Amino acid sequence: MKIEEAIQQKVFKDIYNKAVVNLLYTNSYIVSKQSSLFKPFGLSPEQYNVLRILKGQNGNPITVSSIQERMLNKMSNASRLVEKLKQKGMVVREECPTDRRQVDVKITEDGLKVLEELQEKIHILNRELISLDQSEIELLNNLLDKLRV
Amino acid sequence: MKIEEAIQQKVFKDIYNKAVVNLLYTNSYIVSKQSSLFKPFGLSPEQYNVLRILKGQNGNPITVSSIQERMLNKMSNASRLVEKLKQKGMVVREECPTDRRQVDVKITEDGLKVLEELQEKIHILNRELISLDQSEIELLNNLLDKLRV
DNA sequence: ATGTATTTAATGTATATACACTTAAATACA
DNA sequence: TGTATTTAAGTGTATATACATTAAATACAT
Repeated sequence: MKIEEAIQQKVFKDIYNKAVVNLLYTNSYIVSKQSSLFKPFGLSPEQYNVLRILKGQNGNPITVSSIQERMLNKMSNASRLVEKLKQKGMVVREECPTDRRQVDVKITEDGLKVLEELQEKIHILNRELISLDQSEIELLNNLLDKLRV
Repeated sequence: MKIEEAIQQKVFKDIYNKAVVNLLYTNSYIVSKQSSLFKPFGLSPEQYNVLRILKGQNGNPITVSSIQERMLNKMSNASRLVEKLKQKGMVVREECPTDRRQVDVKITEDGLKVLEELQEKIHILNRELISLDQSEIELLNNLLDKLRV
């Protein structure tokens, strides 16, 4: 759907402005569908993102600040997100033995189980979200990578 | 910058997943730079978005629900955003004469002045944010429009 | 004309984000 | 060694978002 229809705006100042608006609107489109998927599992998109980072560690612990660096939204509060996930039993947190300022975080079996249950649903959702063919997706990924300085 | 570097993730499940992550990350990149620009003016990106919609009315009032429909984030709470802008004197709100359930919202002179002060800065920021040439931007806009069902 | 359904905006509540600040620990270095 | 600086995580606070609910006005079927 053309962005002009989606937000009922006929003209844009220029194509730079239109691209920014288009990117922001597309984000909102993705996040709202992802939220609906995650909701029955008691997860927000950013909480899911933290879980996914932890799973990528293959059992190794990772510190809160490393989680923060890998997050999609660099401004989100990894400390509080980890706390929420801990309350749900999806992660454990323990003092790092080599540096007592740091906290090692690991995903639990329960956390892994939730990710497993979500896996196929996310796979399907991703395909629905990005209705482009393979070569178009590659083009999109390249444009996004180039766009950011 | 390649998304793999940006979030320190070497591999993605597939290109659909990579595209979703790339879009979410790009959004965060844009929003954080926009926030910094708006902050000295006491505006959040979504408040700015409401002001911009009101300006597009060229002096005609618009109801809260129409603002909501035109917002980039359809889930945001136009009612509360209008209230915030009213507190700052950037909009006025009055009962709609033909339907007393509705509320007519208009931008004030002060609101217009703030937009005017922001205009050139936003123009420059948009160019910085989207570091692509004309034909690439058109391609990006087309891909985003097609991507959303 | 009356009762029911729908629409509109506002509000309550839980959660998330942005960002400054605090605390504790580790490190640098005079 | 002792003091200063830096780093890591957590916390306080204001604001924003998501979503359900409420209250009032209007539409509409019977």
